Amino acid sequence: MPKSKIIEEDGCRVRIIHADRIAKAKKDAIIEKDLQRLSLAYKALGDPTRLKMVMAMKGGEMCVCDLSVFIGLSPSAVSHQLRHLKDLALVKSRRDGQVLYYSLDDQHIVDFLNIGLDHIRE
Amino acid sequence: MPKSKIIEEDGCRVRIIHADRIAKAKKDAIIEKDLQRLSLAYKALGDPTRLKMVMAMKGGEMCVCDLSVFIGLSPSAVSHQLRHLKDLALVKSRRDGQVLYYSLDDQHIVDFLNIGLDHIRE
DNA sequence: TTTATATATGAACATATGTTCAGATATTAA
DNA sequence: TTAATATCTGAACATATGTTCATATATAAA
Repeated sequence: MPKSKIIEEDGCRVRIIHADRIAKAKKDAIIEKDLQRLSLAYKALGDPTRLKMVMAMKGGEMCVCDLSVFIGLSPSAVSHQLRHLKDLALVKSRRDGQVLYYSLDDQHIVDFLNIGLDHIRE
Repeated sequence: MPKSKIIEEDGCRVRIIHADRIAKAKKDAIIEKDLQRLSLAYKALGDPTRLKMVMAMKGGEMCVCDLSVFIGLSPSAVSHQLRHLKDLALVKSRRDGQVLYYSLDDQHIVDFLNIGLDHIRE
């Protein structure tokens, strides 16, 4: 087992154990912007209300009113969450008269959800 | 376009537009317990600090100290987050003397991350 | 046993988040 | 135009969350 070593890092003294692993992690790391985008996408699905909405849309497009009844929340609350999902490009919308139909943005989102399901069912 | 209709739902009057879609969503919905577990897993990856840690562990196991230097946060903060990830079975740990090595719990987590990356890069 | 190292833990704090509420738009029908 | 419907929006509130700090534990070395 390697011994730790005190080195200078960003002007601070830091105890380093595996300099090689830290260097590798830094080299392989995705850029900060992608990390932020990705974490926002995960976070969006990390809320039970939004996840339930997105799961429902796997079966096809639904309007705000449908989702409101399905989830058991006010249309206002649902609308807020849909905007959140839309800002992150997880869902898209289509207007037909007064009704706005929401659906999953693309097949990637479906894979995203299915992998998740595989995980918890293992 | 179908007209909306007021019906009784759980003792409350609700405006229903697509009763068939709501019924389908209810029929296909996963059980509440799975929904909670899944949303917790997504939420765990929804924090930039934790996501960065997990991404780093794609390259192999790392100790708390390594992650602390890599992330630029105190070992205490890192330890808190690792416990969080471990509680959700996203990472596992192995002790060697004083050092605890953390790694991704299984291949599923790697797929989970890679699908996410595909999404933001589309 | 004593000391040092690596990590864990609990409480506290500031910030972020989700829902509600009141009111604003957009579209359709009268 | 007026009224009704479907959805959106911003502010406010209560709750949840992540980090810090001080301290505790576990292992190893002296």
